[in-house]
Amino acid sequence: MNTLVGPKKNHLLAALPDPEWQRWRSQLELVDLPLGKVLYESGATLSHVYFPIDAIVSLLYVMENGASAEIAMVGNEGLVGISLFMGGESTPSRAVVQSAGQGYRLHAQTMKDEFNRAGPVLHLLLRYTQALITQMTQTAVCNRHHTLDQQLCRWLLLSLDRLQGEDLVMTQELIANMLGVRREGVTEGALSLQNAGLIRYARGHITVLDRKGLEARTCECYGVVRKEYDRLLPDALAT
Amino acid sequence: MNTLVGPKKNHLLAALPDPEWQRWRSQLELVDLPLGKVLYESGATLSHVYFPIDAIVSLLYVMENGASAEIAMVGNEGLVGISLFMGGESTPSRAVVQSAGQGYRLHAQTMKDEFNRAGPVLHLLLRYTQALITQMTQTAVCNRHHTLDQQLCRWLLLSLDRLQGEDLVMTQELIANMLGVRREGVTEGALSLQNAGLIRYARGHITVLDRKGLEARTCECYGVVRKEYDRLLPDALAT
DNA sequence: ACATGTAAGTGCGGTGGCGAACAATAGCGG
DNA sequence: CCGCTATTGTTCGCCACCGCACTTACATGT
Repeated sequence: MNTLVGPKKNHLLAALPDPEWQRWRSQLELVDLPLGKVLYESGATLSHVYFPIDAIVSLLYVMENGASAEIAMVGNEGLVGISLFMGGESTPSRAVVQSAGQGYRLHAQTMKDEFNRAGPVLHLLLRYTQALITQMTQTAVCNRHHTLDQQLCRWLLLSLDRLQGEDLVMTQELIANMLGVRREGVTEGALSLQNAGLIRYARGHITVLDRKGLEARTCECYGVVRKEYDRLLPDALAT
Repeated sequence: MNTLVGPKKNHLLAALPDPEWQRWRSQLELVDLPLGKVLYESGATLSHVYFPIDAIVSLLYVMENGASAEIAMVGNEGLVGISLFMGGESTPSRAVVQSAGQGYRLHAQTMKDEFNRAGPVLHLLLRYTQALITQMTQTAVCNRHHTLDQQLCRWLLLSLDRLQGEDLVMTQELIANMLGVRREGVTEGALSLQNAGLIRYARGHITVLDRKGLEARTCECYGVVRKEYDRLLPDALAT
């Protein structure tokens, strides 16, 4: 039984002081997070918070006409459901599994109780929240000023940081939904990255060949986000 | 001496329970917030948090090449400097006074101490932070999907909500910097709004003639943000 | 009254991304 | 092995917005 070892792969859980960890371990529930699963819906009250292990969850806003835009992504560096302890209980956005995997979850009330102890858990979660805010703001900036190509690089790098290895299971259609652009635009961008030898891809499977190359092609937004995560949550991101 | 009456014009201060209010009142310092004043700089440690009374402060990200984009705006419904209690001490963005006025400020350490009492202040500030997050995410969405005209309406409405009256002191150049677009684009948009009889403007002075008309022209983003503020902070916005 | 600076209006070529329609290819289930 | 569906590739016209250059108009101080 690895309820003992698994959770530590989530960096927030790993950062818990021992007393908290002892309290939490029996409450954490390992769940599958299949591609496309909706962890919470816009406006809905949350029943759990999720700590991804090897999955990536996208926070995305779906417009009235059905178009969407990713606000931020969460992997094993964070948790899904901050509105629970922020006090709002819900948000206007939706949380969808963007890369399948597993995660641990905690009941809403348990999470709130732990948060309200106002100890190290509170400060850890708030620091994480600030990092998440930075990701959201850079998304706004990037949407305003940068080209699709740059955003694609940023997105691939952010995803890569949240997974082990250099492989992503991702169709271009899905990426387009996340970036809020046309699928054709992603095809073009991906083609040029492949022609430049930075990635290789085929039918929903992308391999990053030259990470440095992607970093050189992307905009400053990626670096800003990355630095904030490193600053606020030391050792949170693997690579 | 109206240290007694003034602060209540900021809705967060007004929402303080009496015990907190009694502690704070002697610590609050009334300060002028002239147009263009920088309350904090990207990456800098905050010395105070600010509670605007009749000023509007923009949180904006300035890119390496000097271009900028507004992330969110703060008026008398909120406070400037959330990273102080979120634990990061700084953010990659800058806070600039976008509409002159006054505000109260509190020393950083005082703010942190009050927050760490983990009582109603903490929950109030976190609910406000969640509302602010919503504004940021809608900014991202709006930047992605909506036209300059729609964004201009949204921006005017958000500003209007944070001021008393229907007059804004605002050059088109300034608005362009906030929206992260060309000044000419704002000129065009403002012209069409004026021709439609929704606003009147001249040399840095804008009067809104038909608020409903603006609401009809803007995108869903304004409504989403407005609803979240109302939900999370009842009675926070005047109009 | 005049000079100076700030604010706003206009025109023009360039381009990134949109919308729509369609083709080609590869994997999968039967 | 066959047919279906998912995935990716390609094209074409279009439009919003950009970058740049320039003009017009107003406002203020001396």
